[in-house]
Amino acid sequence: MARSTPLSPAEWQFWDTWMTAQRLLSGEVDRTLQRDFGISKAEFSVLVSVHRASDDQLRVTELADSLGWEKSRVAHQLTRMEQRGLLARTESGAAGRRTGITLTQAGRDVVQRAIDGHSDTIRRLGLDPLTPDQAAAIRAWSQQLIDRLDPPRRSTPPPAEPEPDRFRPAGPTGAR
Amino acid sequence: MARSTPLSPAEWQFWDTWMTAQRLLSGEVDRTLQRDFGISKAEFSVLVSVHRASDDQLRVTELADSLGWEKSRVAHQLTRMEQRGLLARTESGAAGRRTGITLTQAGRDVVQRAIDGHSDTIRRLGLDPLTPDQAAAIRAWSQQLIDRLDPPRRSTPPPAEPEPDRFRPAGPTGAR
DNA sequence: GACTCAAAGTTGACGTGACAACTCTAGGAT
DNA sequence: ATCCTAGAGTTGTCACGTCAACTTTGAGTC
Repeated sequence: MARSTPLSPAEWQFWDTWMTAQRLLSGEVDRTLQRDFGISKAEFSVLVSVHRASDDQLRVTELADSLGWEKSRVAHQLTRMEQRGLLARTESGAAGRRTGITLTQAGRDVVQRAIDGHSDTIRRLGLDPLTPDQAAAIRAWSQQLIDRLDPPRRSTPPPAEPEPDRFRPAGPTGAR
Repeated sequence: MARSTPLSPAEWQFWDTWMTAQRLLSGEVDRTLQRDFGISKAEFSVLVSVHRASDDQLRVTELADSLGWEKSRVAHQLTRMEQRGLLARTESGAAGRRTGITLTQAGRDVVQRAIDGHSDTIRRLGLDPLTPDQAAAIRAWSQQLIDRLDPPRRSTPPPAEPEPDRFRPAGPTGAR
């Protein structure tokens, strides 16, 4: 906390370009999701997580862990989504707690459609313009950041499939 | 809007890793700024922009443009920062409008200290672990995203200097 | 059985961000 | 001079996210 060397123009340029790109990409993805399916990215994330755990018994803490969110954030989000009719909290434990989370029919409908649309958006905006080399470099760096900033957590959570093969964009990559 | 091919595990893996890394890095940068200097990233951005335009006559629209924010977001932010004593809105036009923005002494103090600390944080967390290849990949991708998503705007806004040289990530790091 | 305690979940307060509606002013056009 | 329109700035409303305080439940422990 005492080095105090301001960023060089090249460094600043890099940081600013990257942050701007992030902001634009994230905003565009959000806007597309909202326009096409009427849901926010946060709502989409919750819907997908609950949709995957299809035994209708997802607990708040599990949801929070899988999303990397805090409990309270999940609780607030669930309250809003319950009011919007996308999901319901179902009592399941003996005496009342341990509230399970279930999608309503509306929630199921929208998540089904949104998964495909969102995939297209991600590919179109984020993935298509990448060369394999660029993808490999970015993936390596991302993994480094995750390892450094969040060592306890999972390194690479499988999406939906049982992880049939290691991703293979360019050359062998080290396992976790 | 009708291709509907869900992301392959490899694609999803890439996207999720990238987004998680972004989230963790952004959160860590925010937290450091808050802990060390008591300001949010949004407040820091505003302070830096006003600090740079040191002729004390920055207008809201100029600020919004340079930050890539909406007018209303700037207005809300200025209101909060004014209440916190970081800056003041000074009437400058003839009849009352055209409110200029000036840093208070407190604002000047904090931004001076925060710029150095924030630079160190960015370098430590984001820049240091980058290899030249990774930096090149990210820069290229970011630039492509900006060109695609926001063609009208500036491609590479100069930070403060009159752009002494083109940035040069691989090889010797230029500049002072 | 009564006490204690930690985990699960909720709630409230507050800062943040997006969007739309509003006011005020300046500059024309007639 | 009057209208009218575009731009600047503000405000309200709502969704989002964090922090801290709170309640309830399920186990231990004596």
